[in-house]
Amino acid sequence: MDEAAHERIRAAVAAIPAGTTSTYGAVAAEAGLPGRARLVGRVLREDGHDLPWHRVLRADGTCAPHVAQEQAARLRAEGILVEGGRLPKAFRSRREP
DNA sequence: TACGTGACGCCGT
DNA sequence: CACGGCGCCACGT
Repeated sequence: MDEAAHERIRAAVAAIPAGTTSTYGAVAAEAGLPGRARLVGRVLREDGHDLPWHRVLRADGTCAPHVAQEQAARLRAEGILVEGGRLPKAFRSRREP
């Protein structure tokens, strides 16, 4: 099993600074698994309960379909504005201007 | 063992 | 800008 990969993915997600966001693909790359965005989604589904999974969005800035509602609420709680289930371009890049 | 599915991503139309 | 198709890999049947 890719337990090591899971560990890295969890670490990458945990490393996302509060008030910023990242993407599945970025997290995968960060974990040394480029192209394994789907794996990131799987890991978050299985072991993401203790992680800031709400800071992980799709590459286009939209929220994950299954949890969009709660994710948007949590992001707003972090000070991130979400509109129409989508993240404004200004915030798209998990980096501050 | 093979097939279908999915917290995704990129390219073409 | 919206929609559809293909690629990717781990997992359940």
